[in-house]
Amino acid sequence: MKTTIKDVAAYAGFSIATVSRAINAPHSVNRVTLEKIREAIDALQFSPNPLGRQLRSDRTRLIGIVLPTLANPVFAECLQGIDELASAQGYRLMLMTTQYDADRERHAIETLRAQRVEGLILTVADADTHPLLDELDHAGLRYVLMHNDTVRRPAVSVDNRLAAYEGVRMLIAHGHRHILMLAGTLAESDRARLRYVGYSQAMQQAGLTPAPALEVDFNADELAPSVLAHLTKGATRPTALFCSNDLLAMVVMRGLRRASYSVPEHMSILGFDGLAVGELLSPPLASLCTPNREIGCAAWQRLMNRIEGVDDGSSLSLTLPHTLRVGETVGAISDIVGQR
Amino acid sequence: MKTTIKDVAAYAGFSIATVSRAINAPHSVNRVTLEKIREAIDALQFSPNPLGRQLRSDRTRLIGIVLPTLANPVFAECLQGIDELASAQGYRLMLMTTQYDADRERHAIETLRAQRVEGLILTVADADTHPLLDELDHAGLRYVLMHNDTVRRPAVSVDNRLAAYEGVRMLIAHGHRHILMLAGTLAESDRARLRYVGYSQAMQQAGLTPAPALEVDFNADELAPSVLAHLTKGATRPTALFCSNDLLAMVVMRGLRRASYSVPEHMSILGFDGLAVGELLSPPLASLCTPNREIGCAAWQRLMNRIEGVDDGSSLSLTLPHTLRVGETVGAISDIVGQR
DNA sequence: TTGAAAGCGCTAACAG
DNA sequence: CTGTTAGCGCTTTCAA
Repeated sequence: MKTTIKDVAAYAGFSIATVSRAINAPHSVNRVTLEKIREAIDALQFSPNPLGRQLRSDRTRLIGIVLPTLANPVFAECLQGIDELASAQGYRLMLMTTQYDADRERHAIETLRAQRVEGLILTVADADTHPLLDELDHAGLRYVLMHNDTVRRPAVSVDNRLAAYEGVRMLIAHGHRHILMLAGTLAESDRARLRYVGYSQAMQQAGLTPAPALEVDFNADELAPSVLAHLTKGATRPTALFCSNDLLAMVVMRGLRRASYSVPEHMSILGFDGLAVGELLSPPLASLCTPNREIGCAAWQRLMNRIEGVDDGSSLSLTLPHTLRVGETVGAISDIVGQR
Repeated sequence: MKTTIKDVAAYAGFSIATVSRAINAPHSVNRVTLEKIREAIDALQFSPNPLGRQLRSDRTRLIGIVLPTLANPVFAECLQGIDELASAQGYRLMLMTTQYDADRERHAIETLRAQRVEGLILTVADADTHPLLDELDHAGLRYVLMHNDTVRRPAVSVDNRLAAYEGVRMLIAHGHRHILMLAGTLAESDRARLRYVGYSQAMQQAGLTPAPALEVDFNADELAPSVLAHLTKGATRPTALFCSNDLLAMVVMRGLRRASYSVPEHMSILGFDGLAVGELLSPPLASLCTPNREIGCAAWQRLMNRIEGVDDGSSLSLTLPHTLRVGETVGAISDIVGQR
């Protein structure tokens, strides 16, 4: 694509300024002039180079997206929501993933800033303690967090504490008293922490003792023997597991099954995220569902409001409703088969 | 970020040309000068505006990615592979999704071209008959296809025909004679077509009659009754299903289960894609696995070769090996329980 | 080794 | 309504 606005101007017999106007403010141009210029544009297959425009007008219509990973459908779904609105509104997305790595988070944000994105939508490990975000605030670069559960920054998420609380209450209502929370190895995210708080509160309120969260590497192919032992041995073995995310829940389910424990007969399982594939499992996974697509859309809306100055003055963080998908992986304690 | 190269030049006491050299060709600058300029850059927190650079030097280091959807992990995984290499090599990715819609494919490609991406990695519905790709060839914009199975254009994929052929042979080896192929509603992709060819060849070679592919809407929550009837009624009801992708296979499995058909006792199922979640199902889904991440990486490599002129002269399309994941959803015909 | 100056493609005053 | 002109931030001759 080598044709520039100059070529069009020459071809149409007008100045480049008029061509520019014909493109950006057609009403301010004489009808016949406009017509001629449009013909020229067609004939030359001209498409304005955004770089020139961006450089000059300081508007890139570029939004940076920073996500931990696309391997977890949670984020892929958010991105779907964002992409839908963005392309409808003429913005382009620049994507970087971080694998939850702090260095990569930093690198991504810096790269995107250097590229002059007009705003950022991101999910970081821990929003409250993130120095880069303060920097962004300070530099005046607009951003909105997704899934990060904090009141200190602009964020869209569910109420992780409450969702976990309700989920665990449900387990308790099914008669479970020994309920263990399982967390991924990257347990130190704001939301994981809040989910643990919700778990603890539900337990305590029922007069039960919350146990420390058990860390499980859910990238491993098999459940570690020590973990399996923890889940299945001893007088106080748990009868229900609250997993901090669905991927983890699914891996645990498979691990238990391979060890000949069946769900929910021997063990009840509750996940978090509400992945669509969870419903396709057998039995379908019970889970706390987050509206991922909507979270993406809402994050976009808020970012646009901030960029376009429609600062609605609403509180920083937006909490979207979660839902409890009942599934079939949670059974009543009375149905539980004794330890094998 | 308002500081420009001018500010740095003023601060360091040199011309902007020298600052530019200090950044882009440090060896051509006096050591002490370089030092001073670097200090200035640090002090001012200067980061060069890529727009200026890009406009001037006609290199954007931007790559456009066009994918049907992120809802299917197949594409999310490819993107992971691409992102890994891209960010390591200092390229940025601009992402657009199309939902398999031709208009959106066109729009995405045009937007990305206008943005002056240096290359394109895409997955389209049908590569051979795609007029836009000819246009790209003609315009000299480099691109590489992913998953599109064609020899006419630069592409990275598996041998879809062969993979399907092998999969169906395996079903036949298990004693199945009534094997039906199920396809999504967007059956008219090059790869879906080739998978059907593979299915047909395997059938014919075994002296069996291939049936027309049955279209199934796998976005629906339930299997349509007509489909279910097709799968379960009649003397010639299939004993095995070859599904053109894993998502479809999973939905069908659920549908059968809800209708009280069990897999593989009543029906064997073979998928295509090898989604990681398929292994977490119970029983684990048998599938033809495509190396998605590797496909993404390979596509990137080829694109880079083309962009950087290392045209290795190798044939246009690259075929990566697929694997057959045995799973447990395929049973021998002798185990099949009669129609209920 | 460094600087002056031109210009990438475009927009936005300011005149006319 | 249209043209002239001056940059946006940067790289790159060409001289010095």
